[in-house]
Amino acid sequence: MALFDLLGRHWAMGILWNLCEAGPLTFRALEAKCETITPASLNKRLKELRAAELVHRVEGGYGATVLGDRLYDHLLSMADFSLEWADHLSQCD
Amino acid sequence: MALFDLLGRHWAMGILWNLCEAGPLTFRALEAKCETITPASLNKRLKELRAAELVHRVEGGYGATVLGDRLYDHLLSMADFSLEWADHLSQCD
DNA sequence: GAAATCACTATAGAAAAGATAGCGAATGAC
DNA sequence: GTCATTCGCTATCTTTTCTATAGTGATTTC
Repeated sequence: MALFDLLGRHWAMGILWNLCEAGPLTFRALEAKCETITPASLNKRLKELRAAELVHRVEGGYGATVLGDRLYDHLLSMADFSLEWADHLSQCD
Repeated sequence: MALFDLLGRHWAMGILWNLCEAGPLTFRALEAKCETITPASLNKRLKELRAAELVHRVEGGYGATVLGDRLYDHLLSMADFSLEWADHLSQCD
């Protein structure tokens, strides 16, 4: 449940997603990727994700750890599911 | 991203988790399972999850839809990962 | 050495969540 | 029939979190 709690925080999954997808990103680049996030929130999430060893500082900004990458695999499979889900929803409306 | 947004809301994954694990539950039973949730939040999340067709009303309260169950599979595999993650964290500290 | 870019921090307002109490409807015992 | 219990919520108020916007000092660029 601790994992769900951490990932349930605003933009937590989005940050990990972007870091894994686009490789190491600077603070500013991440800020731009997560279009609606504010620097204060981004900084907070980064601190939490770093404390959780899912993200760490690398040359060129921030990057996912090995663990973060493994979690990303799960997010990927959830993203697959989300397409199916979107299909289903559009059929119902 | 819409899925991450929905599931990122407070207790959203926990609610789905409990519904899938414990079968149909009444509002009060769910409230008890999610120990720290308030009825106002629970009601809000339930409305969102129902709008997303992941949860629906059934005899005996609320239950997961077929789609919700499929999403639960992904949560399960994330829970597996979380054990690994917890191990890793405890080693570092 | 002035300008741009970096990673943030500060502050103020809006939105979400938490705590607690209570409502009307249905059920069941007496 | 009425009293108590359980049901699914709703209302109110406080606290926490997020957003918007501006700005800081440090480093790099020209």
